[in-house]
Amino acid sequence: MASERYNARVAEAHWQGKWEQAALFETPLKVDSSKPKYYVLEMFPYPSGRIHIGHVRNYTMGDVIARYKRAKGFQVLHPMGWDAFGMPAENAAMQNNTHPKGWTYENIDAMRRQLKLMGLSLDWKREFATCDATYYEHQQKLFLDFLNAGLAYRKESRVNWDPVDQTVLANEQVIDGCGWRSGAPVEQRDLVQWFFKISDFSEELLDAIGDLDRWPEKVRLMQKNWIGRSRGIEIPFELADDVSGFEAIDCYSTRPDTLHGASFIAISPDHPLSIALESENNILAEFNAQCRRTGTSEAVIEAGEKLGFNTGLSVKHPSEDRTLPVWIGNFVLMDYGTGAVFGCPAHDQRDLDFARKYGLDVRNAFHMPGEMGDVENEALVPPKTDKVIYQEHFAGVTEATSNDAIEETIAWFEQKGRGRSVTRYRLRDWGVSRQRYWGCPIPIIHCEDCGTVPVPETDLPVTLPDDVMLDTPGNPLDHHPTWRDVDCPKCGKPGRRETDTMDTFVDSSWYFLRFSQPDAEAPTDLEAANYWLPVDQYIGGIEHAILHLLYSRFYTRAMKITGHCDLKEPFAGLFTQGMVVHETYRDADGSWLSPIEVSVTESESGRKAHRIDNGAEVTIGGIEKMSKSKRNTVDPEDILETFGADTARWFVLSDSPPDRDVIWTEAGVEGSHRFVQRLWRLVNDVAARKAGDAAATAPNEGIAFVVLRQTHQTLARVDEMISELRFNSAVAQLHTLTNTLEQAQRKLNTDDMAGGAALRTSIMMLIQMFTPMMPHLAEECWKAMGENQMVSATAWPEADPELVREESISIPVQINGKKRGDLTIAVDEPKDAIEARVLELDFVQAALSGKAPKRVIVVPKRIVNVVV
RNA sequence: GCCCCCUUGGCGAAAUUGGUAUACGCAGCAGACUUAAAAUCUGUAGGUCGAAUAGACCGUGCCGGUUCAAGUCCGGCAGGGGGCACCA
Repeated sequence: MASERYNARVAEAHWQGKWEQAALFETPLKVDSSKPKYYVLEMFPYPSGRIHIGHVRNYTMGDVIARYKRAKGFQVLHPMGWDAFGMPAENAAMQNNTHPKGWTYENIDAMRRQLKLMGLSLDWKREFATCDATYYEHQQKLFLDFLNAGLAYRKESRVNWDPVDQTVLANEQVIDGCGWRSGAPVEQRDLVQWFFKISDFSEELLDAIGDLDRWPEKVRLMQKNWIGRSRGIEIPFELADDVSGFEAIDCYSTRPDTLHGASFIAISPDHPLSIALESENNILAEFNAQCRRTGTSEAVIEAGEKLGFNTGLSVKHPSEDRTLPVWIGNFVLMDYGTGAVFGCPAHDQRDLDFARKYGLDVRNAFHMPGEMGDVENEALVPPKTDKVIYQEHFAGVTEATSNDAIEETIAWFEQKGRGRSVTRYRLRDWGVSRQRYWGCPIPIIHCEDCGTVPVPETDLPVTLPDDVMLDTPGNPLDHHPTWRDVDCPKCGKPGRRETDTMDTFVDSSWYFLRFSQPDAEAPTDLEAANYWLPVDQYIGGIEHAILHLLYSRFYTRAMKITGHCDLKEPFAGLFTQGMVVHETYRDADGSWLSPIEVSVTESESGRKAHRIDNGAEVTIGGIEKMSKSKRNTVDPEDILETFGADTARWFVLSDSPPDRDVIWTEAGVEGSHRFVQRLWRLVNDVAARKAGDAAATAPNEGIAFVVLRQTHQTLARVDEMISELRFNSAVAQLHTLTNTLEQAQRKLNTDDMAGGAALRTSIMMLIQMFTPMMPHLAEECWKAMGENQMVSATAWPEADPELVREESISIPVQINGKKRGDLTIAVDEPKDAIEARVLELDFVQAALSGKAPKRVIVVPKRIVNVVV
């Protein structure tokens, strides 16, 4: 039968309508715990206005899992929402003279329409945006609960300040020390801001990483390093000089075993002593100011030049009769430890560089056994598990590992009452205040008499005012008197609203809980939350490996304490997908060209690119992350229009493993599209052939049997691969099976009833197997096979173990580790029998030339190696 | 600076986690069909030597090690990439 080409556009719209009509993907709001549940969630998008290819990849993966689990009999929750607060809306508002709210909701409408074109099996009934007052009012309630529970507090904190725009700048808005918009030199300012006490959970958040066994090892490691537990000691170094108000400098050290090598003290420019000295020493004050001008990020500080300033003061060594000079170092962070360290140049490269630069002593605390040489320009830093020889050690340690010596030193100081053992964490409290308009208002009123007063719960939500001036420098909420100026709820005197809004990471730290019952009158419905959570499979970009995921883990704990859920961890399974990247193209004048302006040809002489409009040769550049500036983006809607959603879905699942970057190529998409058409032809050809009753004519030999067997084997593998999110391998399996079925369709006579039945059965299973990946095509094929029910509503087929199992297999025979031939064996043939048969083989006999083999290794079902 | 990851044909990759390296796809080449093109189908394909679809040797970034056996494990090196607290 001459079948027509598959028309994706018509079919996709049709089936999307059918699914919606049947409410196939809506999950009842009433909890029904009779079925096993499965919660699959992709990180919700920021509504930038258009979906990009990364979204297509992310949501396709989640959709494959959602559809697969549904077919496997799970009650699936697969919701979608919008991470809708944030800076881009304010930037767009200023650039295009729009309102952040209107801009955001228009973007949401546009992106929802685009996402719907993809045919995702989402429960749109649960959709919400974080900028909906019906969402953020609950976030405000949570804030107040956290405040009550002592989990939120205020303190001073340093920010990047743009003096012209009168605004706080994100690190990425600081370019070469100047504001990105104003170009003015950025200042560091201390503002009183709101914080969440995530540091209270450092130990627990760290320890619980061990239970996250369905998280990528990489992410677990990043979180461990981020929390950064270190064991050390705090030792007071008594000042040898008189400074009023200061008797000693507390130094934190993880390496007290090197104390004998200490030759100076370095304090942070923000250390209280350092600040105290500023008033009497202008040069010192200028040095500190200089240090504060460099960025706040760790990378900048650590990679930058190490600068020091000699205060002229000195301290007494805590266990030896000598003094150490006190320096201010730009590399000492006030936020970490005590803001003061002792420098041991011999055993720390940074301290050594510092000492050489400023002419400070270099003294060994230990040396390696048998090597007495002095340290020159390379610090001696052996692994802490290696034994080293300590010199003149106060605690009597001589030869020991550093680990042991550290413990003994800490014990010695504690016993003498001259220091205390501490476990420190790198994790700092989470600053949530943002001096911006487009965010969730912090529900607090400041009163001169009563201090910070929570907005009464009955007054929630504190809604964002719409009528704000976005073009005036500073936070628009500060310039809105009727919103800002309110009476104190406690004493009734005039007060002021908190005009800071919350970090957008707060919005995304609990949205996954809200999805369990998006209409709940409280932040969560306990029954629904405890039933659906944790998220069984969470999927998103690696860029969220630390902050979003850690904040969500903190939030879950804080919400448990405040009675909003009963949950240990929010995400049981996590998958971090790679990016979609594309080749770049440059015109003769060096300007970037979009892929749609370029045609690429390939031949034996290599790849060449030309401009489509005038034929001029174009330089092919590197394969890079899609970005507007390099113009190497591909618009998903174009692809959906041209090829259809199934082609796009199939392509992003093919070839590259999902956690690695995938290269978008036009040829690859066309290849996927060809496969769609091939499947369609094959299904129609099989549908048109005569077939016997499948049960009555089940073959046990011949092509039909091979086809059935391979189908069941493929099913077993695809099942496993989808479960393990190895979509590229599942795709390869389906390709192989399709090749086999096509050949069988050609080879089998049209009146072969048994063969026809086997082919039919196989095709039906094949359709079900690719349904999660290409659901529209699958529906169309299912219908072509004469089925009335939708394939999306069918149960996943089960592989017949008898058909999956092979009776005989071919295994390689090696001589001295090199393959020299094969041997066909029964799948359960005993070892001795295999060995005996191998030794009979001609090429084995020849290699042995009459001698007995030295060794014969038989690995059942795998390999035989004869060592001669 | 610190921490982490990656490296397999022309390209994306696979390899049951120590057991036949290159499955599957893309691009290529040769052929069939066609007046022609498109579409479709068939064949071919790591490298070197070789007439060979005979056979041999080499081969998973580089150097070395462990093992009967290494893409996989260990040590060292090189190249590429990512993260480092107000982008989301």
